[in-house]
Amino acid sequence: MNIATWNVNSLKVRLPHLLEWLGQNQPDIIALQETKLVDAQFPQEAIRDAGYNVVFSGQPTYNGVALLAKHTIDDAEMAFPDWADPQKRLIAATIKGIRIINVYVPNGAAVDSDKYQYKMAWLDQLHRYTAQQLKHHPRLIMLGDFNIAPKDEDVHDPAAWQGQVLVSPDERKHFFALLDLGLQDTFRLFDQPPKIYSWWDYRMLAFRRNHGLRIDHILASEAMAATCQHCIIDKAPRKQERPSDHTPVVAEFK
DNA sequence: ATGGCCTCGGTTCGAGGA
Repeated sequence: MNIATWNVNSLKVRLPHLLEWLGQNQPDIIALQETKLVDAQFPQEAIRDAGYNVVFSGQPTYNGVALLAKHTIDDAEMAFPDWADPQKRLIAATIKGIRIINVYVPNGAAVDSDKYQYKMAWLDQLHRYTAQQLKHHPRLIMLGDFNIAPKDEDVHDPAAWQGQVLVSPDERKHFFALLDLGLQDTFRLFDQPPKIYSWWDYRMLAFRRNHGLRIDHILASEAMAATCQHCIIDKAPRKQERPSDHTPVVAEFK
């Protein structure tokens, strides 16, 4: 079973890219972030025609998440159950007995900003929610755009980025607190080449120079990690015309 | 990384992303 995540940075613009990638890769499940569509404009038919069931939670202009699966999607939750968040950044559902939690963690703007405080509060809620979900769902996958590069090896130039948003110690503490609940970073379960990233700035020829960060992740509970066969980051879509600035991450499970 | 782009909404510029 292949499970993928991709921040598409506007599903309206990237629908052709998505359909092409689904056709070529046929993941069983894919989590999307930054759909940037209100629900009335979500391209349900095109996705169903591609062979996927879908649930989504969108808003005007910003954010928006969706879960696509070849199998039935049950017990969908469109937000944290007990914390009112005006931004659509979380969608969870059960697919083939696996609890799938798709997250679009806030960017945080800059470490001294209100948006950073919101990111910290959001990560607190995510920790709480994850602890509760793990009690009921030993088979659990949490994936998406975490907007956190966990370690310096996930950053093209750690010295230049030191202390900045996406790599700051407090953000990393939140990331490892999720792992401490019993989740594993599937990408790091395996030997990987150095300098593998999932996002590159549109500016400064960052992709060509491989000036990237690894901020999109697939985390697996112990029971799921034990069946994980590999985890790869697929750079191919980033080379296309009009690409998303993120690229898909895929993990295979037995 | 001095900055450099892309998307959206709504009118050709500001907000937000990362």
